[in-house]
Formats: sequence, structure tokens, C-alpha cells
Amino acid sequence: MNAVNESPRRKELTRLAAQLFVQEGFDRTTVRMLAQEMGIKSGSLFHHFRDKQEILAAVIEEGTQNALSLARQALESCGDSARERLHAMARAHLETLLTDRNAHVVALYEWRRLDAAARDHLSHLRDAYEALWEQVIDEALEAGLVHGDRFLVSRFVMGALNWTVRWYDPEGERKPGDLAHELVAMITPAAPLTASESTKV
Amino acid sequence: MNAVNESPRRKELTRLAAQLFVQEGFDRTTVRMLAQEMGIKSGSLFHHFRDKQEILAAVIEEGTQNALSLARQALESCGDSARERLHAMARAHLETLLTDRNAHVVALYEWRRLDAAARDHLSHLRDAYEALWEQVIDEALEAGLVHGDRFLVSRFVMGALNWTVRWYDPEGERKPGDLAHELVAMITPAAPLTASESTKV
DNA sequence: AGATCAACCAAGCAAGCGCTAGTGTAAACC
DNA sequence: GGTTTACACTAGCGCTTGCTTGGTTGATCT
Repeated sequence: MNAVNESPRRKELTRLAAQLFVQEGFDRTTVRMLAQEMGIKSGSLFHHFRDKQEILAAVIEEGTQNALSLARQALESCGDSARERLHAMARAHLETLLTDRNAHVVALYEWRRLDAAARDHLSHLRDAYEALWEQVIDEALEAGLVHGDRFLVSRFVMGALNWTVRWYDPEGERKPGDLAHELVAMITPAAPLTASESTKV
Repeated sequence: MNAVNESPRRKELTRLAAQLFVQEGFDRTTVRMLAQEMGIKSGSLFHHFRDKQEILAAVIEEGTQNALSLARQALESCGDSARERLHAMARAHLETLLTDRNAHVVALYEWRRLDAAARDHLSHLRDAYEALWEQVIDEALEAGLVHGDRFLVSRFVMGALNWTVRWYDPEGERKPGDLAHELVAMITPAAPLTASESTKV
């Protein structure tokens, strides 16, 4: 009912909605489908969410919050070198893309379906996340680890990472840490790895 | 009427549809909106296309065909070095992303709305395009221009390039050639440019 | 014991959807 | 000169959509 309400029930419903939104797309997912997946009738759905849009906003907010806190955590617990921090960010990004896959796919594909108010609110969250990235990229540039335009490098990196939802297979052999390692290796001149890059959580 | 029909009229309608699909998304674009944009009534639309899905398929096919032929052309008219070929591919990719922006955004975002038959047909086209990329990436790897896993490198590069539709401003100062140059520079160890990279069409 | 409240349901409304049927008309073809 | 073809129209069918309304239930609080 309340927009700020974060009851466990609502969280669970949000998780189910995310799954359906990924399977069918937001527009093709009807309130009746959502209700059935949740084990209730379509009318009851509007007790938890004001309207369909609010469900979408809840899904995206959940995913973005998780990404943000995971990234902050990763930066706190990694080493100080620019290379380690870059690797930690990439790895955190890929890990949240894996664990909250549905929410992030929805955020990437259905962002435009948000109404103006929700988009405004959520873009602040996203900006906070991207600011972390720009900071780490800046450090990498200053350390001479990466070369090029600050704006372009961060865009290219974000693109490479976000594109992974298209082809990454969580059941496969490659782990998020491996992908992060390969990406960092690709954009930096060859240099020996520090120990923490292959072991740290 | 015919699916293979490529009358100028149909091409123009396809172009208009692409624009609307980008603005509103495929599902939210009604046949009445499409018809109005085309200056006809909604019923008349089904003289040109069997159903709404066929319009989507036409939009995506148009864009992919253009990308494919532009890429082939670029590879034919560029130098032989791995670096030049990589740059030419990236530049061609960005140029078609610019000139056929609407069609490509639709292809990226609305692919899943295609029915099985259309998806099957179009995925062959897309595979042909991606094969060109893998070939160029292979050459770059063999030449020692780029290091890393063949599969991952091509995915990362495609991601970085396709992500540009999110932030690239065609009115800005950066040209497709500049972006391609920056990308190639980012993923290859520092090396002097050949003359053709900054002048060739 | 009475009041409150979250959570749900049955029923259905008004609007909009993709698409069809049947018709008109002007140009192109034999 | 009659037939065909391309392209457009009007009218509306059958269905689905997001959402509302009014009411029931069972747990919790006072």
C-alpha cells in the first residue's frame, strides 16, 4: 500500500514480478499474470502496489540498491592499488548482475517504461552508483593504469559489463572474478597480478 | 502485402515505424499510432504488412542488412593490418549505429518480441554480422595486437560498442571515427597510428 | 468483547487492443 | 474496354487491459 513500505511480503512479490518482467517484458506482463504467480487474485495486487508502474519501480530500486551497497562493500574490503580497486568494482558489478540478474535485466530493458516521477527518483540512485565507477576510473587514469578519455573509458567499460547479461551463463565455468580479471587485463597494459585479485571476496 | 516486397513505400513506412518503436516501445505502439504517423487509417496498414509483428521484423531486418553491408564495405576498403581492420569494423559499427539509430535500438531492445519464425530468420543475418567481428578479433589476437580470450574479447567489444546508443550524442563533437579510435587504443598496447585510420572513409 | 487492520476475493467497468470484412477508386494491363 | 491490381477507406467485432468497488476473513490489540 505504502510506497516506502518494505514488508517481507512485498519484497517477495517484487522478486516474483522481476522474474515475470524478464520472461515476458513489462508491457506483456498483465496484472493477472503477476497475481497468479503470486498466488493471489488480480484485485488483491493493488493492496500491495498502487499501480503496475509501482511494481516496476520496486523491482528496479531493489536491484540498484543491492548493486550500490555491494560495490561500496567491495571498495572497502579491497586493496588500495588502482588495479585492485578497478578489479573489485568490475567483479562486484558482475556478481550483482548474477545474483540479482532479473532485477538488473529489468532495469536495463524497461527503464523507459517508468513514469517521470519514478525515473527521477531512481536516476539519482543510479547516478550514485556510476559516480563510484567514475571515481575508480579516475584513479586508474591517474595511476597510468589505463589511458584515454575519462568519459569514454567509463562508458566503454560499463557497456562491456552490462552486455554480459546477454551472453553470460551462470552455470558455465567462468566465474565473475574471472570475467573481471579478463576485462581488466584487456584494458590495461600487461602487468603482474597482485595476490588479492584472485582470492579476495 | 508480400513479405519479400521491398517497395519504396514499404521502406518509408518501416522507417516511420522504427521511430515510433524507439519512442514508445513496440508493445505500447498501437497500429492506430503507426497508421496516423504514416498518414493512413489503421485498417490500411494491413495492406502493407500482414500483422504488427511483420513491421517489427521489417525494421530489424533493414537495420541489420545495412550494418552487414557497411561492415563488408569497410573491410574491403581498409588496409590489411589487423589494427586497421579492427578500427574499420568499430568505425563501421558506430556509423551504422548513428545513421540507422532507430532500427538498431529496436533490434537491441525489442528482439524478444519477434515470433519464432522471424527470430530464426533474423538471427542468421545477425550471426553473419558477428562472424565478421570474430574474424577481425581473431586476426587481432594472432597479430598480438590484443590479448585474452577470443570469446570474451569479442563480447566485451560488442558490449562497449552497442552501449553507445545509450549515451552517444550525434550532435556532439565526437565522431564515430574518434570513438572507434579511442576504443581500439583502449584495448591495444600503445602503438603509433597508421595514416589511414584518421582519413579513410 | 469489541475495534482495528492487513490481506484477500468476486465481479465487473470503461477503454483500448489487433485485426477483419466489405467497399471505393484510380491507375495499369491485356 | 473490360479486368486486374494497388492502395485506401469505414465500421466494428471479439477480446484483453489496468484498475475499482464493496465486501469477507482471521489475526492482533485494547
